[in-house]
Amino acid sequence: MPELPDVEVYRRRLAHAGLHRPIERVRVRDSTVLRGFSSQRVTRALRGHRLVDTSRRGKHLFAAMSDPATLVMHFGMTGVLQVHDRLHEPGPHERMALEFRDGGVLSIVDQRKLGFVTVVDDVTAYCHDHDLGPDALALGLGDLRALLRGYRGGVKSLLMEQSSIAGIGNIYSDEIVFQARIDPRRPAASLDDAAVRRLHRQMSRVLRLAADRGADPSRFPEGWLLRHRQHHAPCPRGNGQIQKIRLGGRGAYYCPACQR
DNA sequence: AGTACCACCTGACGGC
DNA sequence: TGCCGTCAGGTGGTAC
Repeated sequence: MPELPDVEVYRRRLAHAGLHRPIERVRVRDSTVLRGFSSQRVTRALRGHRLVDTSRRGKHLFAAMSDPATLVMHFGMTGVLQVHDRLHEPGPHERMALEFRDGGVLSIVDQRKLGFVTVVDDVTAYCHDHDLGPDALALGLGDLRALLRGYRGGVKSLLMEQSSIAGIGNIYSDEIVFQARIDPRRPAASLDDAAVRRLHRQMSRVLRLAADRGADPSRFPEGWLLRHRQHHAPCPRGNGQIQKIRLGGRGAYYCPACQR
């Protein structure tokens, strides 16, 4: 699940229900999510403090603490952030949880364990060290134009390049180029100005709309590719058949009739 | 610089 | 029913 819209949904959930609640206990149920950080260090940074502010950059979620530290969360392929008002029994894939003094629980569930949690002092330095580009929703038309011009690979590949644009993954890159009617393999530098504008408009529109609908595909418009992401499915625009191809080792879906 | 492949993990699915 | 290969919305390292 977790591309930009999903992580934005988690951020809003955290901002709405997880702030200013004193943390009484930290449950680390699978320390591999800490990627080498010790449970002691993370527990020390969190216990007795509160989360006071949220932010997001691409697929990374940050929660500033009431001391100088910041909690960093990444959700990999299957991570989910849940906030419960009352004590909640951990499910089988819960990796870590914060128990609030008021009895509520913030729980991180991640079946495949490709996500991680860490604590940092300096978010800006963290983003720099991890080569994280600007958030996709903060990218202006001129920024996107410059990135496209300077990139020698395909459009979809650039959209997924986290060091250039943070937040877009396999699913939403397919959706964005579908809505912009651009072939995913088309060389980025070959887009004319009209195509660059379509791509920029659809990038913002798709990501914002998806987040506003809770990143729940069943609530997405019928005309979205997301709802027809199957080899040989009819194109929701009625022009052709969806094709599945292999791009960078991953499945990419597109409509050869609409996307050029 | 861009791409291809592997690794990290778990689970679901189709074919035999 | 069981076994096997493949695939799944992420990222990092390596080797062209």
